[in-house]
Amino acid sequence: MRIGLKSPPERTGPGGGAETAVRRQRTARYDAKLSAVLSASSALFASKGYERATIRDVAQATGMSLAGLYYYFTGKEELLFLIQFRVFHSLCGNLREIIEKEKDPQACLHRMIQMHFNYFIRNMDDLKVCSREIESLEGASYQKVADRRKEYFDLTQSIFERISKASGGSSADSRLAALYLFGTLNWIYQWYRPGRDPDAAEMASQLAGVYLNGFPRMAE
Amino acid sequence: MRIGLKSPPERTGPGGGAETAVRRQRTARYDAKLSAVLSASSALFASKGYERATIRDVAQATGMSLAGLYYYFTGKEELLFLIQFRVFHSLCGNLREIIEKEKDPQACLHRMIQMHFNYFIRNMDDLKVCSREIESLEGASYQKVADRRKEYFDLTQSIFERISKASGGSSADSRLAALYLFGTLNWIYQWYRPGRDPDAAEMASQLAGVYLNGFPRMAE
DNA sequence: TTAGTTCGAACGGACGTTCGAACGGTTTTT
DNA sequence: AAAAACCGTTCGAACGTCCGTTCGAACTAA
Repeated sequence: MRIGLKSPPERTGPGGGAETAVRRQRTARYDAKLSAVLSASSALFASKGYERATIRDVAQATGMSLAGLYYYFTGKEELLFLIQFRVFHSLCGNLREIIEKEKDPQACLHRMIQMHFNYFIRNMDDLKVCSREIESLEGASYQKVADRRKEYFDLTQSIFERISKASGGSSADSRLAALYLFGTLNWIYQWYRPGRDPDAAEMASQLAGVYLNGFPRMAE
Repeated sequence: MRIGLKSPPERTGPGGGAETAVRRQRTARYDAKLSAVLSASSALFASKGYERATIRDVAQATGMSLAGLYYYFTGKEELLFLIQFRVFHSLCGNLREIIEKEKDPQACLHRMIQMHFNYFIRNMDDLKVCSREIESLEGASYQKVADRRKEYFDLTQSIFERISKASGGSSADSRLAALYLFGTLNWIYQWYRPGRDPDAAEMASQLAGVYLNGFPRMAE
């Protein structure tokens, strides 16, 4: 929305480090309230989009006053940054652990997909905000999230590379395959409805089936 | 952005029919200028997002005045509607023709994917706006686009159903497969860069390879 | 003249953010 | 024990800016 600063503040931005690190005390009270604010923001960004959702909406959703909110963050953009960064931080951690433990390449891909679906189902709002609002951040905060996203992507691509080597080193392009897979994963929020659609395990099996055997043998 | 109407207009909305149909004269001059406005809008929506892009941006890009623009559309939302509707109208037409002519199910999927990639490469801004701004329309205009989108989806799903039957009626879920494929197709705008990445034919072959044979045999 | 087209200027409202004051609990001083 | 000082927290009210849209007048080509 890019509007109205009473006087242009000389912030480094939400991802700039300094003021995000030096933040307020790490009391349990403070952390809990910030967490509640982020949770409400995530739900609002998911349902209305980042630009349409207003800080006034967040105030109403949390029961706090407009001005009172600013005690917990430096600006709207930081809310988006904190939501996105936390998601990719978790996803990278989970995926590293899977890659470390699962040595069979094909099973590894299956577990990666299943982990992602599980995380998605438990944090639908967060993942929707991560997929849909990729380009809503700018500058340093954008870069910090982009770096995490790249790490998640590289880890996934490495799985495809291992599959490729294990099955005789075909000419399959692991980068393209990973990009195709990410498209599918980042689009789920558009159509998935809990209850109507299969659960995480079933969805993961079907998708892994496509990538390992193709659609006609998807269910094998 | 949902703000500031001098006096709440009682429009039916961009997709409401009446005033979109009864529009101005169909002179070549008028059509050409509206087309130029839509083209500029599409580029702006693609690069800044629908909410962040302003009518003032469109005025600057087209060299027209702010007020002068409103001779060609009834409101910002109509710009988005016209862009999206036109895309899905074309895609549906193309896909119907392919399904009619190509009787081999697997080749049909390949041709569908190739058609989509070709259209994407020739209209990258439009397709980005269609993927990213799905939820930016409301009411009747949203519904009209959603109907077209559903038609495109149903046509695609029917291809998977034919593949499923042809290969012995496996238990593969054609709806899920189509949803997974759409995710990939709708995500390309996030990473595809002409010049760096393979051309449409190559991308289509690889993706069809995955869906027909799985990643390890992707390049066959 | 006439009808299609363009525009400068303004309206009314919504937005992100800030400011100074006040609150409430704890600690320090008297 | 009472008072004062302190500090993390909250808030009402406002600021300045930007937005989508409109109005009436002016232009232009036939």
